[in-house]
Amino acid sequence: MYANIIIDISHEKVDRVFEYRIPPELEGQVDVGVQVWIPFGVGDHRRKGYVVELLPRSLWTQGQVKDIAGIVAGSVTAESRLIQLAWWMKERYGSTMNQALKTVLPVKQKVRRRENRCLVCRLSRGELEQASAEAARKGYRARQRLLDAFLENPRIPYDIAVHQMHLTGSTIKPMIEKGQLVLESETVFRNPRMQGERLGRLVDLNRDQQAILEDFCRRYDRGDRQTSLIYGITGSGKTEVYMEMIDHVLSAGRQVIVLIPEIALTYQTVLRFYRRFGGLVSVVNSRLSAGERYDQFERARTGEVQVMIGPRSALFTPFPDLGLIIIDEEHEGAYKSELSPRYHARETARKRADLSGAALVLGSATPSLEAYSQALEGRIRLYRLRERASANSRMARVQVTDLREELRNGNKSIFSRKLQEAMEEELQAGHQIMLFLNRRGYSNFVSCRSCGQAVKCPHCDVTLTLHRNGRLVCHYCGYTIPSPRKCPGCGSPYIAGFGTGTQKIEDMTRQLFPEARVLRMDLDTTARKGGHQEILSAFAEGRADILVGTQMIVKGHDFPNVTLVGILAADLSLYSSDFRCGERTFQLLTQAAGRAGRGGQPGRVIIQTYSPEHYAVAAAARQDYESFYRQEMAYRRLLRYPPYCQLLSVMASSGDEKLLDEAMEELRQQAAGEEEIQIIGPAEAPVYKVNDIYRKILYLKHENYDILVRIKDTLEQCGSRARWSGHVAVQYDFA
DNA sequence: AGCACGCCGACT
DNA sequence: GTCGGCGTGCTC
Repeated sequence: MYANIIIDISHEKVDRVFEYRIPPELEGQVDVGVQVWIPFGVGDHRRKGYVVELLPRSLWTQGQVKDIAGIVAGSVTAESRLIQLAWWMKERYGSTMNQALKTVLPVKQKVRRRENRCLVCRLSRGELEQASAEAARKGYRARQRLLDAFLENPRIPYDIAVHQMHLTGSTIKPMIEKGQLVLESETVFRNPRMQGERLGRLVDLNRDQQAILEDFCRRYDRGDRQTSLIYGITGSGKTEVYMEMIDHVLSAGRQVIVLIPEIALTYQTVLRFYRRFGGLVSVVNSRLSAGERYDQFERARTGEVQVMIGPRSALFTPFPDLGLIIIDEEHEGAYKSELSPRYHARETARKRADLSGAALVLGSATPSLEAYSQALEGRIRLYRLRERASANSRMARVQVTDLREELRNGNKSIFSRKLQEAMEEELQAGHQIMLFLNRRGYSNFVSCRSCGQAVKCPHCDVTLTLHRNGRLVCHYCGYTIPSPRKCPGCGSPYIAGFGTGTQKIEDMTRQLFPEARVLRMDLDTTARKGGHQEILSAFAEGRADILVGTQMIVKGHDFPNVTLVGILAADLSLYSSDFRCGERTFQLLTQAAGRAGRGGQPGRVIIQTYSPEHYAVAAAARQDYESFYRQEMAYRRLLRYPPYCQLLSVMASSGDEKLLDEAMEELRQQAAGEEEIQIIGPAEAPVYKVNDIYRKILYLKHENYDILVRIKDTLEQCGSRARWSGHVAVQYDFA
């Protein structure tokens, strides 16, 4: 037997594995994740390494491969478990081991940043000048560079010396030996940790919350590690339950990971955790640099931090004794990675929990069909929270208005009569309003009234969106031009914007209610760092009456003074080509509706739609998850979609349409050879051309996940041998 | 990271 | 010719 091993050196070379032979006396003891001693490099230096993969035969010619020297005693570290997890991800999602390792151990790449190493000059000014002159005379250019730099500043960070001044160890080391300089190093953490006292329980739990907590703790102490799902309506106080669960696990001496969708990771939420657990809590987000994130993970490894909160990548926090993983808003699409390995945090968390003997808790007001169906089957323990936690807050009243009828009655505005009236009333009463539209920009597209052509992006298969600054923007590739005055097709001057985006809503609102203070929140207004927080706190502090925005305004924010939520076009997400569009629409509408009436006053929600009869819209209006669940499951069963069937999407992309067609046909035929497989396509991707690259999709369905994985391997092999290999990129994604 | 190798200018 | 600094590439 042989093994692929990564070297545990503090350098960015983890992306390479080295093959070693497993000597007979170690056979059976070596497995993925085990830490071993290996001879490395010319001097056969003894180093620690992690076994990453077992191989039945050597991929190298005999004589090149060395033997593993031994097993590191007591070596079940956080890393070993993460490497085992990477192995599982590679198998489950079909990525390379390298990609999986980089996802799971991203920190290793920047390890050298851990130490702040500094070169300190030991020579006086006179000696320096003398040495520099001598180096110049002898033509020691590298040495001279360094000496001259010392004239300016006696301390030079090692990083700068190596990367900007292009010096290497072979210049620096002899100078240290001669006593001309010393290398100082100190370990520094970049962002100081939040200091704070850990407080006790902040609020008392109600009876339902208490019951869930007690059952969870009892099961936890028994060693029962079945997944739990907390299905609690918006505002029912799931977070309080999480905190007590965390407290229970912490007192058992184990650590906790809390996953939150990035968009919902607001200052409010984080502050609540800080108040409860003080400095034991750390937060990661995608804005942190790789080095900063490494620092956070290092604190977790040493036990300084015991609760990690963050988006899906926080799942790989190297806690030594992980006891609990919580996934809040479990249904969120953001838990699925878009990069290879295209893992789902829910499934990967279950595996990570299994490897560490930890519990997994999911929470949602609108559980994913995957989670809820498992709960009904009894494979997941189901907990319900049916009431809002604070006594004076009730669920909002939801009304649906039919935009087709409005049109028939001669109302061409974006606001239905009912919504307008409601807005007037609430503004009079001094309450706040949220208006939600899932499309940014001003107008959806600009088209010509003479020839009917819409202005399209020259690189992508989409129409350009008109923004208020008078420019047309492609939301796929960022291409932008000034809005033309004449139709590019026929030259007619009669061109105008159609459709509505958040910018236009903002303008229309201002026109209709000139005295109201309006704020807008979407990708364009929050691009700046901190823009997000600025807008939210302005609205929270009552410095605006109306907040207009895309879906980022509906996630997890608590504005007690909001009594009216207007959903301007519920249909926007309803008719996309994704089989989950019904589920997404229902979730979005429910979340948005949950924003109203969180304080004392009763809230109301007005949903505007062209399809009031659609079951996702109707169920959301009734706030009836169960009914939505039944109808959506029936639809999934009928069309053989997950969770009834497993789905593999194969997307090929190329700048050359002919080669793309050829590749797709070959892949389809290859897949068709398998028994009982259902193939859909090939069809053009929803947006066929992006950035001048054409994209086509093939869907493969099978009840058995393992068979799909096998087919994926076959297709991959077929792809690497094909004529179009290298010209057509193929991506595999398990839905 | 740490080491060897090969290139190139300086000095005997 | 030889010596030694310096940059590059490799480590199973």
